Amino acid sequence: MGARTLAVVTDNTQQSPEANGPHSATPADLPTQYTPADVEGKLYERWVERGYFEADAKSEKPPYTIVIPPPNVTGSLHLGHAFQHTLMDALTRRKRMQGYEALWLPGMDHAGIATQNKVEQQLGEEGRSRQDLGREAFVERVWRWKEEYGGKILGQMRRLGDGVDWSRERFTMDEGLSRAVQTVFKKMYDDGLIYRAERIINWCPRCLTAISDIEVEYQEDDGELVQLKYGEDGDGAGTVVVATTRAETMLGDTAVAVHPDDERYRHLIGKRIKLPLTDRTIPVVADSHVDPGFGTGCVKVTPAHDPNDFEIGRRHDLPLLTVMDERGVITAHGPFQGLDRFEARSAIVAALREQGRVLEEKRPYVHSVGHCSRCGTTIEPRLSMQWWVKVTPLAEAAGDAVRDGRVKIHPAEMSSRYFDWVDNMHDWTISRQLWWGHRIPVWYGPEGEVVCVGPDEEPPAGEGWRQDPDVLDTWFSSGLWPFSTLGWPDRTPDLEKFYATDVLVTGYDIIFFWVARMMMFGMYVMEEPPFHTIALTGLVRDEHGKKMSKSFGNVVDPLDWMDAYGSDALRFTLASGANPGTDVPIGEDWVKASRNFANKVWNATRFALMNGATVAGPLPDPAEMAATDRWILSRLNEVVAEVDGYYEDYQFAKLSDALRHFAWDEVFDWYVELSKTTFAKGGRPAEVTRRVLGEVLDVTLRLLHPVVPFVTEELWTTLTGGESVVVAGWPADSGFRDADAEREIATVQQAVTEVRRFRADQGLQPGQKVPADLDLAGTALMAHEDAIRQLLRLQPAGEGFQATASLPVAGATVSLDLSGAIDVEAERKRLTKDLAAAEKELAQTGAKLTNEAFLAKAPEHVVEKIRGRKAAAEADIARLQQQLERLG
RNA sequence: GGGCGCAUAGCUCAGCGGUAGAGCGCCUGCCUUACAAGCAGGAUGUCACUGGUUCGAUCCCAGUUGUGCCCACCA
Repeated sequence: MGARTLAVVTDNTQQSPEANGPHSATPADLPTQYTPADVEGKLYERWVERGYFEADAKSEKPPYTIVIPPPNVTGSLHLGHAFQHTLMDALTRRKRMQGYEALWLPGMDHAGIATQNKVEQQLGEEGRSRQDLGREAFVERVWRWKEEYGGKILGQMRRLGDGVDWSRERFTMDEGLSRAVQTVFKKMYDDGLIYRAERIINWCPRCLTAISDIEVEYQEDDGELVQLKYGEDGDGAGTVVVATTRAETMLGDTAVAVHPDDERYRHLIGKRIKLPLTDRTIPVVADSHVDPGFGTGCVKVTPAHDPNDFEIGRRHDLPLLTVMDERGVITAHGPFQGLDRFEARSAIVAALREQGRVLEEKRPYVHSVGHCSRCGTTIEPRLSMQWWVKVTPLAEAAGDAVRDGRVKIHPAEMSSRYFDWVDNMHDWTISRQLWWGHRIPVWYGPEGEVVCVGPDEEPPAGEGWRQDPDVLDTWFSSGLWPFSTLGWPDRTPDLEKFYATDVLVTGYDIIFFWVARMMMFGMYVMEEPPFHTIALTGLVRDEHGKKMSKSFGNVVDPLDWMDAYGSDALRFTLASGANPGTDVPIGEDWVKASRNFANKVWNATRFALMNGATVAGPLPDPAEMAATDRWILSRLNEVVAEVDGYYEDYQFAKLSDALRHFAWDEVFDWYVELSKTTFAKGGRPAEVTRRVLGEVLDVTLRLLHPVVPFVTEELWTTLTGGESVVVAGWPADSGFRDADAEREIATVQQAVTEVRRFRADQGLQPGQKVPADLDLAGTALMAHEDAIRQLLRLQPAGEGFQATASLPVAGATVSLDLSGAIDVEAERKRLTKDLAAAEKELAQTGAKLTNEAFLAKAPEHVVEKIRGRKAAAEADIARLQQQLERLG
C-alpha cells in the first residue's frame, strides 16, 4: 500500500483550533534526515519578528518572570551559559504555553575590572596606558569597545534559541540602571548603611584597586617560612625569634606580640627590642590572638600590611607604618627602597642571614596565598580608605526571607551554603579604584565637607569641590538587577507586573557574589524578595566529570557542537544531565545521541504524515478505539502529568528522560509499529488511529518543545498546520486512563519479545517469513493476531505445516514451522538458563513466605506481591520444564 | 583547622527499606518501503569496606578507607 493513498484524510468537518484550514502536509515537505542548520536560524528570526517573546505589561495573564544572570559584556557563550539558558528558556517557554505572560529579560553586566582590563590590554598593544588617555577619554574608549566587541554573547544566545524579550534588553551601565544605583547608594548612605573607613583591604597591585573578600582566590603556594631573630643579645630585653613568610613586611613592624599567658615571654611584655635593619625599637605586647603553640610563640606585628596585625595594632594602639606603595614597591627608606615586594623579600632575608639572624628555614613551605580573581596577581593586604556597606542588617533580612519560606532554594540541601554566608558576612568593600563603572556619588568640599548626591540633585558646585574618584563594585549594580531592569526607581508598569520575579536560575558557585546580594538589596529596597525560588545549577564538566579549563585543554565551544549537531541536540543533552544542584558532565558522544533522538522524532513524524496522521476534529470516542489507541492515550496522559511534576521540581534530567523514553520506546517502537497493521487494513480503525497518532505526536511535540524548540516547531507546524508551537497551548492531563489497555499491550509486548528472542536464538533472519500457527484463544493477545504476525514476520500455517517449535507465551501458544530441525542446543541452553533463574526466584520467594517473622511484620501488599512472584515463578518453571521435555 | 557532599554495569549518572536501572560503550544478527543518526536480540554489577538496626538494607545508623567541593585571619 502506498503512502499517498494513506495520506488522504478528508472526512473531518471540525478544525482543531490551531489549524489553518485544510492541511495538506506531505512527506515530500520533510527530507529523510533532519538538518538543523536548515531550520534553526530561520525559525528563530521568525519567532522574534512575530514578537512571541515580547511580554506585555498590560496583559491580563498572570506574569511569569525570569531575569537572566547578566553575562559579562566581555564574555562569550560557554557551556555553562548554554546550560543555564537552556533551563531558563525551557521554563519560560512552558509557562508561555501555559498561558502566562512570560518574560525572560536579557541583558549584560558592565563587569568593571574585567572590561577595564580588556581595554587596557588593547591600549597596551598600542603602547599606551589609560593614564595617557585620561579618565574621560578612557571611559569613552570603553564605551566604544563595548559597542564594537562587547555583547558577542547576545548573538550566540540567538543560536541557542533563547526566547528572551529583546525589547527589554538592559545593561548595568544604562542611564536607567545607573539612576537606580545612585538612588540606592544615596538611600543607604542616608540610612547609615554605607560608610567610609580606613582599613586593611585586599589590594591588587596590578589592577591597582581594592577588591572584596570573595574576589580573592586562595591557592596553595610554595613559600618559605623563615625564623628571624629580633633584638640584641646584650640588650636588657634580649632576643626573640619570629616566623614569617613575608619577610619584606618586617620593615613595617611596630611590635612583637606574645600570648599573655605564655610563661616563656612574660618577662618581655612591655619591653622594647631592636628591629633589625632599621634604627627603630618596637615593643613586645601581649595579645591573646597569638597561638603559643605555633612556631616560637612570638609574632611580628605589621599593622599596615596584615589584617590580623591591624587588629592587634588597634588593640595596643600601635603605629601604622606603610612600607609599600600601590604597586607593591618598597617605599621605606634604606637599601630596600624601590625594590618590588618579592625582590625585597629575598634581599631582606639575605641581609638578615648575613647578620646571623636567620635561624631556621622550612622549605618549601606550602601555604595559602590570596590571588586576584581577575588577573591572578598575589593580593597585597593594604591599608586604605574605602567605602563599605554595613551588611549585618541586610544579610539578616536576606537570611530570614529564606528561613521563613518566602524564598525557596532548590535543591533544599544547598540552603546551608547560603546561610553559612549570610549569617557570617563581613562588611563589603564597595569602592574600586577603577574608571569603568558607576562613579561614587559623593562630593568632597574644600572644608572637608562630604555630600552624597541623589540622582535628581545637583552636585555641589564651586571652588574646591570634587567628586570621589572611585567607582562601585560591579556586584553593587548587579545586585539591583531584578528590579532595576524593570524600571525602578520609577514605578513602571513593568515593575508592577513582573516584580517579584519567579525563579532565579544560576550556579551554586555564585551564591555569595550575586544571589545573596540580590536578596539583600531586594529586601532593603523593595521590601520583598526579588524571586520566589532560587534554582541552583551545577557546573558543566567534561565527559569524565573533570572541570573544564584551558590548562586541561578540555574546554569546548558550544558553537562547535551546535554547528555539528544542532542547538536542540546540545540543549537536550544539557537538560538530560541537569539533576538539581549537581554538576553536569557532557561529552560529544552524548550530544550526538541527542541529535539522533531529534532525527528519530523527525522520522517518526514523517511516517505519521505519510500515513495520514491528523489533528483535525475531535478525538474519537474511546469505545471506538482499539486497545492500542487507548493504551497510548492513557500513557500519554500519564506522561503529561509526570512531566508537569518534574517541571515544578526543576527536574530537567528526569523530564527529558521521561520524554525520550515515552517517545522512542513506547510511541515509536510500539505504537507506530502496531499502527502499521491497522493502516494496512484500513477502514474505520485506521481512521481512528490516524487521529490518535496525530494527537499523540501533537502533544509529544508540545511537551518536547521547551527543551528542543527548533525541531519541534518545524514538525509541529507541518503536522498541525498551526501557527507556531511557541504560542500553542501546553498539554493538560485529560485524566484519561485505561489500565486494562495498558495491561493488554504489555502482554502483547511480552509475547512478541519472547518470540523475537526465540527467533534470534534460532538464528532466523529478521526478515525471514516463518509459517506459524497461533493459538491465542482466551488470552489478551487474541485481538492482536494480525499485529503479532506482522511484527514477528509470521505467515499463515498452510499446507504441510509442521509445528517444529511450540512456545507458550502469555498463556497462549505460538507454534512455528522452522522447516526442519531447530537448533536444539541453543534452545536448551536458553531454557536451562531461564529455568535456573526461575528456580532461584522460587527459592527466594518461597523462603520469604515460610518466614513467620516476615509474614507477621511485612505489610500485606508486600506479602501479596511476593506471593504473586512465587506463583509466576512456579508457572515459569512448569512451562520451561515442559519445553525442555519436548526438546527431548 | 572547620563544614558539606560523593563512593551503584567499561564510562557518566539515576534509584535510596521489599525482584538492581538509564544513556553512551560492548557482543550477535539485520539496509524489515519513517529513520543504518536505524531495527531486533544479548552480556555485564560481592550497589567502597566493617559493624549495627530491621522479618528484610544498595537504601537507615556508626566507624573505616578513598575522593570532591566550600569556608577560615594558620603568623
